[in-house]
Amino acid sequence: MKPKITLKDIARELDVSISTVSKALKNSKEISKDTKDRIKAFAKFYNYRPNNIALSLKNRRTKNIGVVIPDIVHHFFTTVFRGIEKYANSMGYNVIICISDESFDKEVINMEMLANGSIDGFILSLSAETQRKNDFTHLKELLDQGIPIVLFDRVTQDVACDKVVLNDVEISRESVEHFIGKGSEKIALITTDNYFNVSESRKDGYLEALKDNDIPFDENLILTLPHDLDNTKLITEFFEKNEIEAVLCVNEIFAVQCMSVIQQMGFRIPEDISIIGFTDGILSRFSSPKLSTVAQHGEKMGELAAKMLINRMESTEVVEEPFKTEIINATLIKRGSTIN
Amino acid sequence: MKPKITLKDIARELDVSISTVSKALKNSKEISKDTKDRIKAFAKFYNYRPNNIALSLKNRRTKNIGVVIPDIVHHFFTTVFRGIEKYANSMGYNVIICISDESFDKEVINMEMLANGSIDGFILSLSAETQRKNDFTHLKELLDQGIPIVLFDRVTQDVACDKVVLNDVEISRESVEHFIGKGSEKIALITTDNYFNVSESRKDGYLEALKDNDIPFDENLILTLPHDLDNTKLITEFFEKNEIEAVLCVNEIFAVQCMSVIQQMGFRIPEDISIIGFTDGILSRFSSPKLSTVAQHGEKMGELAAKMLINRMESTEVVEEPFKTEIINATLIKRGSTIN
DNA sequence: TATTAACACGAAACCGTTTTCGTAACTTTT
DNA sequence: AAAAGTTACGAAAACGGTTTCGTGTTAATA
Repeated sequence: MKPKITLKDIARELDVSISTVSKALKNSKEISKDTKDRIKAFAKFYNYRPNNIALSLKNRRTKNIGVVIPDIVHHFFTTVFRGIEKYANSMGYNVIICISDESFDKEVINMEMLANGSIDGFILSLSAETQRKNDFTHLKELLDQGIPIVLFDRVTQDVACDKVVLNDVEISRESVEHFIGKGSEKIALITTDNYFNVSESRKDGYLEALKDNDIPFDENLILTLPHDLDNTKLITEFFEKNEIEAVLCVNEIFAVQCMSVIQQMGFRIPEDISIIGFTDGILSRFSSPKLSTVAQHGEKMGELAAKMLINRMESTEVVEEPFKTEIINATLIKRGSTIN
Repeated sequence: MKPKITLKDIARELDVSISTVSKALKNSKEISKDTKDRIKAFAKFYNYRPNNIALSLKNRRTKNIGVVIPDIVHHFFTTVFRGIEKYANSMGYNVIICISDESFDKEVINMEMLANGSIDGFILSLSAETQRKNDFTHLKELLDQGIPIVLFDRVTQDVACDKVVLNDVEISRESVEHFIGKGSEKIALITTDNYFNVSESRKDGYLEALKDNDIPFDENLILTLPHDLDNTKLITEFFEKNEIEAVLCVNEIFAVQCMSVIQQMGFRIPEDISIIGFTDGILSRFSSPKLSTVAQHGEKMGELAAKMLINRMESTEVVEEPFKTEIINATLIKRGSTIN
């Protein structure tokens, strides 16, 4: 057991002052070569490393960034997080992660805990409950205290900060138009009411595409599902009641559930019904047929979010740069569940 | 913009000493009720919160724990992490996460970065490369410095510390015996050489089951696949060459790939071939038929790991408790891919 | 009334760094 | 030989807290 060694320890052992040790280790030219060599050798031998906490206190920056996401067992968030971690790490930052679990209170508590010095900035995606309540005072207060925040994916207009979002409207439109281009007119949308803004945008894109192509909108072709339950029954009913040629699902779980149901009902994919999902996760890649899907490029998104945050944190400009909203372009990956 | 307020600020404004403020806020009875009230009111008004970094420095504990895992986009690790986060948070700890990306160097560098004061203890699962190299000096050094470590899932005998593992051997045996109980004798194992100890254990269980039931071991019935590629060709060949009644796969990706291939070849699941996978993830739940699988109870594992770590960190015993290895009992979830 | 106890607070040390500034001891210049 | 300039180092403050100990004032006791 050899406990951590401090500057003070070195100073005592070598009979010099703490400042001398500090300077020597930073190669200051105030210190003679002899003394420097002695100190460096000693430090190396005892594997001296400066204490991060002391440095944080002194420098008033922790080199930690806080990431708050609604859920970790979720492909999209997971990939975003990986992007954040990679970039942050490459810039010498550590990442403290908190899961809000879609709960407003947890989001608030976690952020307040971290905000008292533990981190220099936040990257977050709003919890479902926060979006429902439309209460962003916790974010505003942190921004007020000078703590930078970058919002991604589930964002809000109500807080002024940097953001990274997906072009949800456009990619939905593009997806629906892909269906239309292949001759489909009865196009369904399977969505959720869980995280509002992104599903809303996706619906908007769906509607736009219909409108632009003079296809009348049929309310019955929209199915709203609760999240993460077994929706077999609802989906079956939906397809029994309606004659459908193509389906856009706002996530990959709905998409594979849907595929499985309609295959069970005797339809062929994509000959009878085409499907496109969101999130190019493991489900999409290993379903049969393979699911055509909207790749959200989560890793890129995370990387960009981290880059924006670190830029702002390290910026020395006197006048702060205006807040930016960056848009990540999703891409439609055409696989076996659509006619291509 | 209202910047964070410190004890010093309060002291100055209220014309008392810093120590008085500190004591007042901690409700010390050294301070008169009057003064306490004044100080508390002021502190509340300005939303005073003690600075975590300063506390960490003073108390020489950060209330942060470091989690190092090989991969985050992986259902099992993700659930373990969720368990860690939940328990840690409930105990007032934050979690700093580092992804080793299966690389030895990253594992070492990340841990050293964190070890200089940023965290009080580690929870980690060894990277593939670390296991391959069999080099654990970084862990031993940290333990030497008095930093507690809890290893989970991918562990090693070579370091003396707390561990949490799955009963891989037993659950594999149980799975294979389930096949045998349903009349299968030609039982295949699809495995990986990527993370040694767990796949080795799973193979051991497989072998034990065969032996106990007097089924001769046929080397050809073991297929070793590289990770995460499209293994369709290898799997197809494997099933063409061998007559197989049941397959145990060491992860769910292999299992669904396998299912898809053999369905393509015209076999019925589970009538012709039964399948069991490892990891009760999203793939298993949404495949058709639904995959019978070994649930690893990752969340429980994470929670237990966190509990062991925090226990040790907070223990005030003079003589340290001996290291423990806890075993999580996996359970076989029987779904549509097996005859039940 | 003198002594002691209780009360209410402040000074200072400490956690581990960095950094500014001061200075003793030489060396160089005039 | 006196003045000025270097060199090589140490003291101390600062980051933001906690905590021990000392002390002046008032209240209780002898």
